[in-house]
Amino acid sequence: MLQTTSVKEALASASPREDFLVRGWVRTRRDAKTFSFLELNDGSCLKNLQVIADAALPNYAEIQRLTTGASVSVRGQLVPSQGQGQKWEVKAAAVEIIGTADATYPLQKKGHTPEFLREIAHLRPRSNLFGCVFRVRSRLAFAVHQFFQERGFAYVHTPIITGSDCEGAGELFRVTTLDLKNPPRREDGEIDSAKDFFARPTYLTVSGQLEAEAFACALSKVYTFGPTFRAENSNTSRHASEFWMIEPEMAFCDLRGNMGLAEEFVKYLIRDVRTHCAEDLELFAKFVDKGLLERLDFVLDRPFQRVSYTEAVELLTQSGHKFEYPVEYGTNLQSEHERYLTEQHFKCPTTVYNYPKEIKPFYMRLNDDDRTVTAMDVLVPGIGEIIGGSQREERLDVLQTSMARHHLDPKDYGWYLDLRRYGTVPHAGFGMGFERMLMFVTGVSNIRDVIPFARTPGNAAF
RNA sequence: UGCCCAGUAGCUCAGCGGUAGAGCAGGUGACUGUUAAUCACUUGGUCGCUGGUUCGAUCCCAGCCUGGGCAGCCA
Repeated sequence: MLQTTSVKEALASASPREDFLVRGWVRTRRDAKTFSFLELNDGSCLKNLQVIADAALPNYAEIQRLTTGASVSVRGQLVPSQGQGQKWEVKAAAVEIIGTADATYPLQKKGHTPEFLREIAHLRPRSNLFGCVFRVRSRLAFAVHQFFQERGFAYVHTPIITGSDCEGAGELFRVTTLDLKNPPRREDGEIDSAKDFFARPTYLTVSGQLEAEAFACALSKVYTFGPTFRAENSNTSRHASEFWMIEPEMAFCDLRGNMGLAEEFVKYLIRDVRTHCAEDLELFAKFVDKGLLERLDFVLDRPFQRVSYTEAVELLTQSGHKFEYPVEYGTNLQSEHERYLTEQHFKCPTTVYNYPKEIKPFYMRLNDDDRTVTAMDVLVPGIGEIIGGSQREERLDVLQTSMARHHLDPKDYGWYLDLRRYGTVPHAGFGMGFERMLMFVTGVSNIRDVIPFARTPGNAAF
């Protein structure tokens, strides 16, 4: 049987080809006097392959009824195109119609809004924009692994079902097999989780960090890359209930090393997509974000800005810029503050580090000033926080004090404390939102448009 | 969850206190190595839902639903 050639391979062909097979979906059809032009797309690349279907074909009447969305298999010759705009085209010897698409097919050859396409999530990857998004997503995921594998990091699969809530990381989805209508109850009337599947309350993970720490304190350099779940009622363009997160964790590493890795990582990903997804990025630059390529290149060209939280607060206070919310030491930076720093003041990715301990989670390492912890946030123009991380508290007594201050029961963190009891070591890591990185790299401004089937509050239809 | 904006044909949108229009898509025909082809004709709407005001509501008001933007939570 004749092997299928992808549209991508066909368009990149160095020479004409006899007896050649392509399969895909019709994007549009144009009739000429004695033949019909079919624009064939198979998702292997943005471009379509032009097929010449001659009127002499036995099923020409059916071919002339082909509409946008139909699937076909085309056998023929790959020949130089007589027309402008493409190097190669297919002179069809046979066009087999596999599946028709009637007039109700919602995708048209005109452009659609992303909002409309979200309502047909099962069909939107057939659009130019989403085809590009998901090819880039695939490449970006590959680049993530490549980056860490090249540097000797081990890929760790941390659990998706977890009994720990990684304090401070948000609301959790409960995982249970109990009968919701009639759950077993204890004598005090509370639901008896001891009778649940895992004999304890369990949740979908909000972070693999704590588990990654255990593996970093064994394999030295590790990373996770997997789905993450947050049950927050967040309705913004940059939050999803299910998203993918990358969490490197390094033993014998401090905050400085952590910031260095984060910066290197971001640049690596940009460079990789820039070279391997050039055609897709051009579509984004044309239709989504005119300044995309300049901005990506700008980021590659210079070091990230680094400012301590204290410096950032001073800088914002003295900026003379009117903010809706006041800038005050000891409170979290508001989105508008972060945006000012990265978009207006520095105009480049900015790493803010050493935050007051009061506003950060228990596991972050306390600085010698006793006021700040080694937190770091990487802010990026247009999106805001893309990475959040820290050096971890490796000193058992300091960690215990911190947990007490956060009203956490040490009994719930026994194994985590063990890591400090036995061969503790300075270590650090961060979490990168994969979709946020994808948004940055594509210019697509809504996280729902960079996830194949987005889960957000009130929405899991597909 | 809060604040703001929107909902009119399959899609994008215009319009108006007297029950609606364009472009594209679909259909028919013409033309053509075309490129989101072109030209002519044409089908298509309980104007988001429920109430209220009014002689009369798609238009004004209220509530609800859906979508979007921003904020909080964070990645």
